[in-house]
Amino acid sequence: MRRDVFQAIADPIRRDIIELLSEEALTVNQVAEQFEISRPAISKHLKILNECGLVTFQPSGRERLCMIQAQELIPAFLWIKQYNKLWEKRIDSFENYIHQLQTKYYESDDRQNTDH
Amino acid sequence: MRRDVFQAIADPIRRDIIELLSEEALTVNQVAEQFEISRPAISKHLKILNECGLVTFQPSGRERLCMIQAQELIPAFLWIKQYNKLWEKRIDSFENYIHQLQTKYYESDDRQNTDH
DNA sequence: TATATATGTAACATTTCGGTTACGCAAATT
DNA sequence: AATTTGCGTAACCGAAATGTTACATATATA
Repeated sequence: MRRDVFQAIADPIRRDIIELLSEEALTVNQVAEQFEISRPAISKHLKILNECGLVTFQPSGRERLCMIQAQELIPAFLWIKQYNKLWEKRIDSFENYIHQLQTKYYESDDRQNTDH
Repeated sequence: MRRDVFQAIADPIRRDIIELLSEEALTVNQVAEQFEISRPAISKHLKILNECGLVTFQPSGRERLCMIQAQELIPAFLWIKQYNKLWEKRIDSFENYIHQLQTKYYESDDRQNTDH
């Protein structure tokens, strides 16, 4: 099955794994320790991350060191980046908006914009 | 249900819808015409995009004009962007790599890096 | 007013996802 | 040699995703 980076980063646990591994390479168990779900579940997430190239493994004895391959994020980065022209149009100050995000980001709101 | 932008853009059809709407606002039917799947399926995709704020609707008579809200991509953009330090470390020429991507991007390869 | 059109949604089927437990096996340790 | 450890995977499960068809409804048109 051909995995896709967009699908890989859609899962919040996989994003957390990426964040962890961006700090340092870790063995599978070291990754699993950071989460509440079972080790096999983490193994599956790592497999998915590996299938789209975002994580590679360096076997060392019975352990496997998991390493992030951040360059695999570039296609997703570029896809999103092409829309910055659009969002910059509507936001007077981009820097200011980012600052707002950092504080208001997770508030709930009603996005629905229609009448019925 | 609280939708999340990462999950919204995980689906290739929804990414295509975003690309379409980034060119111009379209009615629901005009969007649906561009795809092989049924109109109700497109309606659902639009609903998901609306739930995370990426698309809003402007009703006009019995039609609804779908409009992209590109600024909702910013959180995803920033999340990915934080890893550019990592990927720039390993790529001598970033510009050159992008150029390679444009030609070699979709080739299949074997990502598996282990022995067993 | 009767009909056509644009659209949402319910009901349903199928597939995929994300988790679990149980187990197997190779490598390390005792 | 026996045991422990690290890890993959199979079998299974429930929930979520993604599509379909059928139908409801409001608006536009003849």
